[in-house]
Formats: sequence, structure tokens, C-alpha cells
Amino acid sequence: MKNNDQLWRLGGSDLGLLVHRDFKGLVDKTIIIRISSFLRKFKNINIIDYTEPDPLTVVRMAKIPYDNLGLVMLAMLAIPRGFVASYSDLAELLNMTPRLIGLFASKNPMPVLIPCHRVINKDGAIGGYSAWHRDGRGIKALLLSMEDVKVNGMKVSKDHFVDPNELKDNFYRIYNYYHSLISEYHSSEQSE
DNA sequence: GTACCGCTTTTAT
DNA sequence: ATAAAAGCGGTAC
Repeated sequence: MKNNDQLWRLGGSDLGLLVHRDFKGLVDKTIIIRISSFLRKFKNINIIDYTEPDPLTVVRMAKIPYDNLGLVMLAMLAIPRGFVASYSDLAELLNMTPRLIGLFASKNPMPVLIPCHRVINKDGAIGGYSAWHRDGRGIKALLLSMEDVKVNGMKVSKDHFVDPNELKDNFYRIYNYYHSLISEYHSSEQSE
């Protein structure tokens, strides 16, 4: 916990998101914590109620790497709140394999802000979640139910899956915006 | 270079 | 229901 970190409360629950920013003010890391136990250690912390920013805002405020992990993160941002996509949906979109998507998901440096909890198994099973020390699947299910995705017996019904074409459209919109920011950055660097 | 890993999926018992 | 192989970019050696 650094002095410039923020704590966001998720959906009025006891779950919080610790948000770390780099020297430029870009978010580069988030950690999920339990607020009640966290406050026992750290006093006088300002808690902000979290409302989800739209994907383009996240692209602007977060540090998304220019590599395959970054692509997977952008694809996750393309899944709207209240929906899920399967590992194989993302794999098809990005020409990867489902297991590779899972591997990158496990490397997601900013859980919740980059909604890797919305990626689940093709058969509706909730899939893994490592952004929590244990019972990661429980936290994943909780995050999903907070955004009105019904989880019954660790399974999500088919009607919560985002339409692949919509996923694709969202992804390209987000990717183009991301790319325009990158080019902007490079051109401003050259002109200095 | 090689070997192993992981938030899966598919196929075969 | 459970087991195993395929799959592939990263990472570590």
C-alpha cells in the first residue's frame, strides 16, 4: 500500500480493489482484497465506490502492453458487463488457442479493471481464477453475480454468452482506439 | 536450443 | 465421470 494507491469498493460488497498507478498516473496494477480485514492493518484510507468505466476510458487510464498479453486484455474489455465469453471465443478472435488465453488471463496485471472474470469455459463452467490467494473460483462467481450474471452450481447459462460478432466489433473499436493512442504517443515523442 | 507450464477443449475410456 | 493428449507463447535454464 503506497500513499498514492486508491481503494475502490466493489458493488457495495466487502470486496475492494487496490489500484496502483505509475509515475505518469497510469494504472499498472490492481489487487483484490477484503476491505474489512484490510482496514485492520491500514487506517485512514479513503474508500471510493467503484463504478465501471467504459472500455475506451480503461484503455486511456491503464497501461496496456503492446504485445500478445495486451491483445488479450483488449479482447477482455470487449466483453460487455453482464455477459461472458469462453476461452475459445477469445482464442478464435485472436488466432490463439483456448489454453493460451487461459495462460494470458492468469498473467492479467489488473483484475476487475480488465475483466478477466468474464472469460469462462465453453460449457458454461466457471473456469479458473488465480487473482485471489485461494478459492479463486468463488471470487470469480461473486464478481459475476455482482454484475447480474447468474451463477448456479458454478455454471453460467448459455444466454449470458456475448454474440461473437458483437465481441469482434467491440474488440476492433477498442483496438483501433488503443492504436491511435500509441501512434499519438510516438508522434509526440518525435516532435520533442 | 530445450523443456516445462497454464484461469482449456476434445476425444476416448 | 474421469483421463489424456493436443495446443502454443512465455519463461527459465
